[in-house]
Amino acid sequence: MTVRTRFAPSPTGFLHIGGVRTALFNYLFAKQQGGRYILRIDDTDQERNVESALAPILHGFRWLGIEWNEGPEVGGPHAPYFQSKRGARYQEAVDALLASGHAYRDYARPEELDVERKAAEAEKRQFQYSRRWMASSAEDRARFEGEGRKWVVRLKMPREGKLVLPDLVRGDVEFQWAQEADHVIQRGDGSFIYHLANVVDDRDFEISHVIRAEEHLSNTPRQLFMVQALGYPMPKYAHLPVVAEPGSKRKLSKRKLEQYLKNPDFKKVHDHGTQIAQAMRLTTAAETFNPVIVDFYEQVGYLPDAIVNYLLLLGWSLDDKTEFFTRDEMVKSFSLERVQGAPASFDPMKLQAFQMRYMQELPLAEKVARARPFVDKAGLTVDDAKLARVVEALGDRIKVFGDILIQGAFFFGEDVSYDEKAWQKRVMAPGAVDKLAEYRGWLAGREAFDAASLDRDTQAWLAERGWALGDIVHAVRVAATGAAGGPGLFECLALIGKATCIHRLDRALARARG
RNA sequence: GGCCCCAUAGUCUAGCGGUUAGGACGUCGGCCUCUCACGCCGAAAUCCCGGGUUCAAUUCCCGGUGGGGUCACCA
Repeated sequence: MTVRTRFAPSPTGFLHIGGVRTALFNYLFAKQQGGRYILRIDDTDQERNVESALAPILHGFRWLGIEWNEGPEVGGPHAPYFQSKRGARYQEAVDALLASGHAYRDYARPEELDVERKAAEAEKRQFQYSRRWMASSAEDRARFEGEGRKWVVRLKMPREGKLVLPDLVRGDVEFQWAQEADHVIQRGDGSFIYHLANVVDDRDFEISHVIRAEEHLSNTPRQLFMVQALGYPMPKYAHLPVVAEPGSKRKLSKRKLEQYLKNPDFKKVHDHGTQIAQAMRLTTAAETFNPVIVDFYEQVGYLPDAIVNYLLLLGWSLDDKTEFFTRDEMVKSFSLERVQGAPASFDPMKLQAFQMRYMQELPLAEKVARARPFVDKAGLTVDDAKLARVVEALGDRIKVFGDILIQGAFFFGEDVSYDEKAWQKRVMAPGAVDKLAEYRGWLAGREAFDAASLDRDTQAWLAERGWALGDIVHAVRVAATGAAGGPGLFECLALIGKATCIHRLDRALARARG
């Protein structure tokens, strides 16, 4: 049997980080088994804009390197891969279910159902539809329609016995059929409900393994009921733990940014990204710019490999020590048996740690190339040679590519903005301004402005006066870069260049002296 | 609330009857250093509770408690 897995996003316009984890597991499992991974679009409920709402999702997956073998844009033997275009197949299934008595036309009005539901609630018993408006014959239909009623199609669920669902992650899970409601599968307007579409598609696409998040576990009985009623082969199921909020076990949602920002780690990552976005004058609407959405990481300059590696470890592990995996290693070592059952909290700091590690392994030339777009988007004009030197000087300070604009801000442009705390501590320190002025004078008088000679000659100059490097270095740094930290001072001065250095020192002196 | 799932430090996890309970992120302390970052060294911190089973339970069973998912003419 060929393994075929699928991920089925709804075109919402955003690629959710939890969705990526689920997609990744599907992708890895299929690849490992020599199978195929399919992307199917669950757009039964979308009227329009599917194209534009889908584009960011496809883009996100491509950016992450999670490519699908069949689906939108790549096609495949079972096209179309859009639920909205498969209505005829769903209708056939509904007709079959109706014909075999596994489904019925129901003419109940919503209010009437509500009355039953409330009554059950009042009596503290489980609601079970009376099937009072179930049409069992042509006569029933005529009568109900005569009353001006409209129908929906409901599943006629068993009301006794149990279902044992063999789950690859959780083992056998038992459900009582009587607990299951007569779910609607076709709406009054003729459109189809997801569960029906899902079952038909999984069969049509020959899906062998349904790997999805736990939130779908309780949907499985009604889906299996349809699978059996329609005589479809039963796929294997694996219900993954949900990806949870930072510091909690609740399902991660993209609608709760405000709340997540109360988490210090999440806020840190978000604010850092915002700073970068602002340097590029990007809009940072919560809808699109949010660490729960993959697009955030692309815009800020994370590495896809770091994100994928991090996500791999959300709910899965190989052993007690291996944390870093190449794509090939992931494919080779992934297994559903080692998937965790409990929710896994999304930890943005750990993601960042992976990011840093992957960044460290990147050759300089590639770092430079990938930092380029950020510099351009910020509207800075920097030639390749200087950019390369800046990236090299910044070293590990560039944790995400966008950091070139934060950590390296003072390498570009004429003026800098001062870190007020550092300014007070370093420039306004007693005696610092006079020494700064003297050093400025000496600096202005020299020709050579490379880091090595600046370093050597400054030491000599200091020695003449009986000063130590510590007497001037901090004030000079703040005056020339505006920042409290950064690469070696002489490296900074050399990169900034003599003219700009002098200009900045003059400006700082003027500011310090009021 | 019903049904279902789950339970090792703040977080991700290893463990599958006997371990000083291992690793990673984070935290704290130190070293390196012109600063910051990196790096290095070290430290604190975990088996939800109660019953069984067993010579022996973090590990197996049951119960409780806690957390989560789900209960739509959303997907």
